Parts: sequence; structure tokens; C-alpha cells
Amino acid sequence: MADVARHAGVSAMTVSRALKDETYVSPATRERILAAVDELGYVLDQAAGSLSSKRTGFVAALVPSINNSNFSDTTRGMSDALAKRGIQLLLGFTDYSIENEERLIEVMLKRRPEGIIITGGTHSERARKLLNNAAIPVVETWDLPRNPIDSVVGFSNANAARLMVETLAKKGYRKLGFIGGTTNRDTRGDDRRFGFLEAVEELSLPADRLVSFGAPPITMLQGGEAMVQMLDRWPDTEAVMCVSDLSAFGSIMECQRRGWKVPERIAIAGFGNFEVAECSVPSITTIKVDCYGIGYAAAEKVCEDIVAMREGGSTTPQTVAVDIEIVERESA
Amino acid sequence: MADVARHAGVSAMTVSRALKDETYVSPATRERILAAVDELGYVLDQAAGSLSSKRTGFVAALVPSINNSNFSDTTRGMSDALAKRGIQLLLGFTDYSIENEERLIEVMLKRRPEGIIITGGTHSERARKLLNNAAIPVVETWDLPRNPIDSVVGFSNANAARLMVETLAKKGYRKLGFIGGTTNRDTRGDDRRFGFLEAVEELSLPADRLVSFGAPPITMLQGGEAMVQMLDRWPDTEAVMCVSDLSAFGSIMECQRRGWKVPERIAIAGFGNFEVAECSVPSITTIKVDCYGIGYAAAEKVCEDIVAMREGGSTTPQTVAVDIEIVERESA
DNA sequence: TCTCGATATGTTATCGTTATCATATGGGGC
DNA sequence: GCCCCATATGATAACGATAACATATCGAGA
Repeated sequence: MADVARHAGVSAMTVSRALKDETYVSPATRERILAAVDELGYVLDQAAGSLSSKRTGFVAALVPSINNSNFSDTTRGMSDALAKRGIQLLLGFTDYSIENEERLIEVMLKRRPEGIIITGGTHSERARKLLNNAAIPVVETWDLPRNPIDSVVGFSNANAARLMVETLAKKGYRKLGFIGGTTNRDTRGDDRRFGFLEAVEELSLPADRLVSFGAPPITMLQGGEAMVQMLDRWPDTEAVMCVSDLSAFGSIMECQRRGWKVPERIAIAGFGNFEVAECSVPSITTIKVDCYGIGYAAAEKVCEDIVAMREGGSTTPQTVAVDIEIVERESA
Repeated sequence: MADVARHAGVSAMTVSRALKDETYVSPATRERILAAVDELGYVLDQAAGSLSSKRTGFVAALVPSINNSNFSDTTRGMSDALAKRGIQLLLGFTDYSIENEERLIEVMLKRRPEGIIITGGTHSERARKLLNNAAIPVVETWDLPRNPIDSVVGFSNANAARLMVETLAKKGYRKLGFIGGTTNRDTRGDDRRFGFLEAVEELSLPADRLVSFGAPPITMLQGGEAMVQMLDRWPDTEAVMCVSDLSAFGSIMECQRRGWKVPERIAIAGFGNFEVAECSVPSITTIKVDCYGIGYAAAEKVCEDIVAMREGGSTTPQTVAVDIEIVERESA
């Protein structure tokens, strides 16, 4: 920066000002500075800048995985909202493990993010402590935690599953099964299973038809194998709810391969409204979640709180329950 | 850090050393320091650290999108390889635009990454200049550029498409079509189309059956609509190659819906070996690319060069052509 | 003409680490 | 018992920007 300053015949401070174009710099000077910047190929060092200004322009976000298109949509939402404000997303993948989450939180905090977005409401004690100490805005997503750390943008996975059970029951299906991943790492999957169980019990339907197969996120192929297990153990099952559209799709394909008609022989429902649910034959009855919107709203909330904190205020904890919606299609 | 030092009765320098555990710190002192760190909830400030040490521990990576599971696999590969070395991934999404890429490169460079991984071999002039000035290891992926900037981990998309055409021709299909996105932003998609055209011309097959539909990445549903267009304009088409498995899957589903048997009425091939290709009925003939491996290898190469540069050396430009492979399944 | 405020720029100190050099201590070989 | 080296720690000066305050210039209004 000193080089640029010399080139433009000004002080470093003026260069700094010209590059953030907020404060007074005369048009002529600014032009000279930008020319010098261009000529020298100078690129601002934000690490130094943030050390001085105490604003890193980072927001950290932890998601379980981006292989799952739900979370990749959420990630896109966050990225879009942050990019609009010139904030850099620091992304971490927990692989559905709260131990990894704790580790990643610590790693992220070393970069002094001005806010952090995490997935779910289940965290290690130490993770909560780290976040508290950091004194930055926190937004939990994809869940409605009992004891939110700060703000929340999510929905109740258990309620969503309940809603699906009720929908299936209303359609006349009585013997319902649930297919999910081996657990207990995927807390959202667990919540869905829990909601499923509560709902079938409430309706006095059989509540033992559970197949867990594969580490979350359960894949299409694993979904297919789980379906085989399900009908092997409980051949008279009438409808199956899958923890995600991917496993639902895998189940449907496996049924097709074996000549089991969907939904006649067995009805199948998914979760998430992935594109494959709309496109597949038969199309998949599922629960629609505005994944992108969750990410976008969470990022907006974080930014809002960051602005408040920069101005010496504090966060305004707020819980936003996003709408979910049953999408009835051909598979159930 | 000064607080921690006081607490442990040592100097800040010793605290710094204890926290990176490389240099001499006596076990007793280290223990006292770690206790103080724990008690005070101290978290190292890496921004300050990297300013001083000139090592940010960042690697930047630009991918077109993570909605497409190919690039999300590549991203996972990079993330895994970097996390192993304690390096933080700075991720950016170009949305298939080289203008966005240029902008993002500039944004990323402000964070002083020690290396950068970009997708494809087509970049703006200014982007190339920025990367050159930055004097950091660069790895281009998912392509084999004519003029690599530095190192490369990729494959020829044109050759891959050629290979598919040859495979289809060998199976007896003569009238071949190609379905891709409206272009010309998705350079890899364009390369595939180009390879397709070259190959059909070489084999003296009709070379006009091209349908472009939807902005890349073309979705499942768009693939289905494109297929309808294809058979509308060229009803005698025997086989269609799609730019990705997603559009291939959409095509197949649309065919199923209309009662067109695949592959009897029309054969369909995809690209990328997404999970849906293996799982769908019929399963999809496709080209298998080791997406995760590309990301992993690219990250490893960057790290290797980073180490070399840290030791005062320079990068060792290297082009790795990863294997691709036709996977013959039921759809063609 | 003088003063004052708006505009434009400069000076200095500082952000929180780590590199580098300096210093202290202890034990083994001669 | 002396020297030297390995081990362990400390003091100081960066790293490259910006905050905060200081200064200079200019024109308008009193």
C-alpha cells in the first residue's frame, strides 16, 4: 500500500480511504490512486485490515454435508445473501457429527467470524461455551431447538413427520413404516423418526416398523435395500415414509425392479422435495422445505445482528419458524 | 494472549509456541498454559497470526455451483484433503460465469490464500493476470487447458464425449442427438457438445441433432423437455447423449411418462455417474468421473506447492489427466 | 477581513500475533 | 572444574492495514 501511495503521491491513509470509498477523497486523487493500484497490480490485504478495524467480514457456517441437495441449497442461500453484502462465507462440513461440529467451531472462531450459522439445535456443551465466549450472533437452522443459543431459522422435523403420517393415514394407509439412517448422529433424521413414532402411536397404528440402514445421509441405493428389508420383515406394510427423498427414490426404483407397484403394492413418501421427487415416475409425495430460504434468512439475520453489534448494540434473538408443506404426488 | 501469558506466568511468546507445539516448550509449562487457555476461554486470533507469519492457512477454491453433485463431490474432496492439513477452504461459487470468476478471484486474493483451485481452463485475461501477480500455486480442474496457468487435474471433456459417441455407434446407434444447456457459459458442457459433433462427423453420422435447453446446469425437468423437443424435431433419433446424468434422468422419466421405451424407442446416455444413474430404472449408461478424486488431488497438489513455496522454492507445474470410464448400463 | 465549517489529506499509534535474536539454565565430556 | 551445546524462555520489532486525531485548504457568511 505504501508503494501505491508513493506512486500516486499521497499517503497510505488516503489510499486506504480511496479503496473503501466511504470517506472524503477528491475524485482526482481517487483516480490517480486507482490507476496506481492497477498499474502495480496491488491487492488489498484484508487480514491486515481486519486486524486493525476489528471487522473480518467473515461469517462462518457449518452444514452437515453438501452432498445432500437440501443443505447445498441452504448453503447457496447463505452464500447469496452474504455475497450481496461483501461478506465472505467460511464453510465447514460436520459430516453429521457434533464432535466434528465442536472442532470446526473452534477452528472457525480462530478466524474471528463476525457471526456464525450452524445446523440443528443439538450441540456439545463445549461448543455452546465457545459460541457464548465468542460473543457473536449465532443462528441455528433446520430445527426449532428448545433452548436456542441465539436466533433460529427452522422448523420442527418431528412435526413435519407427524404431518406426513396424518396425511398418509387420511389416505387410508394404516400399516406405516419408516426408513432412515443408522443413527444417532443425524439429529434431524432422528427427530423425524420420533415424530413418526409419536404420530402412529397417537393414531393407534403399529409403531414398530422401523428400518435403519446406512450412515446418514442414507443414499438412494441404501433406501432401496432398506425397502427390501422392510417388506421382508413386515410384508403387509402399506406405506413407508423415508427420511429423505433420496431414499424414497431408491425405494421406488427397487420396487419397480421387483415388480412391486407404487403406490398400489406399497406407497412411499419422502422428505425434502428434491428435484428427483418431482421428476421421477411415479413422482414422489414429500414434504417441501424452503431450503434456500432458510439459508438466505439465516444469513440476513446474522448480518442484521452484526450491524447491530458493530454499532455497539447486541443481538436480537429471534426464532423464525419457516413453513413446510405436504406435496401430494403419485407415490402415496 | 497476554492475559493467558500472565495467568500461566510466562511470556506471550511462550504461549504462542505452546499453541503450535512445534518448538521447545517444557511439558510443565505447556500444561500450565493450556490450563490458562482453557480457563480464560482464549481462542487464538489467526488473522493476527497470519499477518505476522505471512501464512494465512487459506486455500481458495472456485466452483461453478454446488447444486450439481459432481462439483459438490469435488468440493468434498478438496475440503477433506485440506482439513487434514489444517488448512481452511475459502469457497466461492461462480455460477458458470467467468465474469463472476474474475470478481471472486479478486475477492479471494484479498484474503491472501496460499493457493487457489479453479474450475476449468477458460478464464478472463484479468483473472489470469491477477493469479500471476498473486504468485501462489494455482490448480485448474475439470479440464485439460491448452495453456495451463500452473498445474492441472482434469480430463478432456471433448474426448469423453467422443468416447461416448463411439460407444453408442459400436452398439449400432446411428442417428445420435445431444442435449445440453443454452450456452456459452458452461465451458465443460460446450466442450462435450464439441466432442460429440467432432465424433459424429468423423463417423459420417448426422451432426445436426442438438437441443439446447435451459441455463446450465440444465435440470432434470429441463432434460425431459429437451427430449420432447428432440423427438419432435428428429423423430427417428435413435440415441441421445445428455450433458449430464441429471438431464439424462429427466429425459428417461419423460420418456417413461409418454410410453417411449428406453432404450428400445430411444437410447439415452448421461455424463458424470451421479448416484441417480446407478439407481434409476432403467439404469443410465454414463461416463464415470472421479469427482471426489479430482478435488482431493487438486488440493494435495496445491498443498505440495505451498510447502515448496514456504521453503523458498516455487511451484512445480504438473498436469494430471484423470481417467474417465464408460459405464454401460440399461439406458443405452 | 475574519471566522468557521466543510472538505481533503497526513501522522501516529495500534490491532494480536510470530520471527528473530538474545539470554538463561543444566548436564555431559574432557 | 571448565567449556560447550542442547533446551527453554524472554524481549523486541515487525506484519499491513485502519482508527483517531491533527492539519491544511477553501469558500461563504458575518
